[in-house]
Amino acid sequence: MLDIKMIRQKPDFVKEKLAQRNVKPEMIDELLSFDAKRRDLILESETLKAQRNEVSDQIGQLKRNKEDASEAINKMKSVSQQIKDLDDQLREVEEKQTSVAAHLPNIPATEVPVSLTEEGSEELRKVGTPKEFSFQPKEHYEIGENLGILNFERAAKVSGSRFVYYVGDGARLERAVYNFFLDQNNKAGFTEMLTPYMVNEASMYGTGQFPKFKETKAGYEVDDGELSLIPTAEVPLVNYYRDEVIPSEQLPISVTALSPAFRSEAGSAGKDTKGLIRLHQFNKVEMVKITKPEDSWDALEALTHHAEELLQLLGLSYHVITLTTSDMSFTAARTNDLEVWFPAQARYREISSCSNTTDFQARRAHIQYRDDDGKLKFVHTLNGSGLAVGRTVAAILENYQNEDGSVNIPEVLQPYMNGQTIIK
RNA sequence: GGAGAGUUGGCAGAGUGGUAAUGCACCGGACUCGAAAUCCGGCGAACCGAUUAAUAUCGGCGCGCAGGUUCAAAUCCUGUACUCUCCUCCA
Repeated sequence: MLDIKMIRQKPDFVKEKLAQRNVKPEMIDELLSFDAKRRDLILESETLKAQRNEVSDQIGQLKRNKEDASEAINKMKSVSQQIKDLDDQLREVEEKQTSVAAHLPNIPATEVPVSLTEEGSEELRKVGTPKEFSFQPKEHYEIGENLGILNFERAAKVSGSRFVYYVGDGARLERAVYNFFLDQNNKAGFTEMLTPYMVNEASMYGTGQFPKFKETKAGYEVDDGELSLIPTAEVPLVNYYRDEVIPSEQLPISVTALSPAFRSEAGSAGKDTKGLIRLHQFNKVEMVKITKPEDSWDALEALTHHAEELLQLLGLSYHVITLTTSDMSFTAARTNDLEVWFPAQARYREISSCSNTTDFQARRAHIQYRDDDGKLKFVHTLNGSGLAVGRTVAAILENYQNEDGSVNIPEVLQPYMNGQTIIK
């Protein structure tokens, strides 16, 4: 949520910045006109309320003295009716204003590449060199199916498309990967959590999924819409602190959690229909940081570098890009994506997304801290995958495949596989 | 799923229709070389609005949340969330 006072003060700035994210400037004008109307109504209503409070006090006095108060009471009847009418109007305007405001994305940070499409992202660095093969490398799902460690057909029978069974060494490899990630995150100072996988509407709103997520049916709802399956552990991790004032000495907070992520993938029909890349349910180790405003940009750097380290330890080559203004998620002010090399497709694919949402989520979720002057301020929240587990498994299968169809296990994962060095 | 009880300020805790007691904590002052204790005074989150360069002042709101009744609601009515206890069920 953007600060309405800031929008009021700098409407042109907001229009310009949000235009970079495909938001029509008329939306800001509309918002401001609701805001002006709302404040007019508040002023009118509150003037009458002050009057009512005063007269009610007098009525109380008269009643206590056993005197007649019917004149004042009658007068107040019409005033109360006016207040009720004004408050009805006010509620209506407020709803409209909130509805517009809830659809405005975060203001992109200044150094974010401006583009109305995903084209134009900036490559920050390239690490490692794409692996050369002396044979034609296979796609990860082909390797997995051949080895009998991934089964998409059975998953389609049991659930539908975009689901998978990991079998035997496949399941063990997945488990090795996320245990490795969690251990590394612990080492880096993240507190491990296990969270609810179903969350209420307020939580989905707090982290900025709702209302858009609901409107585009991007997720899954259960219990008649009371609860949503989490699309990422970012939701329960950030909302853990919702409606709270965090003691400033506890900042920065770093938490991490493994969870399944549930996504309907509405609108991505035909994309990545095979394999582990795009599923309705996948495992992800998520990292969340909560910082004071002045620390969040350094924290984004650190978060990105930590995610990179995971790939480096796994011996996977990747590059880091900064997403364009319109390619970022709704809540982000800046997003660094890590894309890992997939040899069969000979291209980089997203495996982690690290974002600074500044105070955007904190405003929605009311997460504050008290600064040195004792004033309440909104924290900054950051999130990053560390990492997407399924895609990591896919990357390992492709990058560590041998010509005979077997797959070497990356050295750092071998301890997690009882010393096993190869899947064949 | 069923029955009951509860939810008031940072904490404890009164308040059954007249506009949130009191205590602790906190802030300021007095006393003191200083502190503690004591005394005096203040302070009730957050939020919203008006005036303001700002500090600030005034007003609204505010008793889990949302509605309703009333001139007036912490108090009455309806719905709902959460916590606790019991029953049922379950891992």
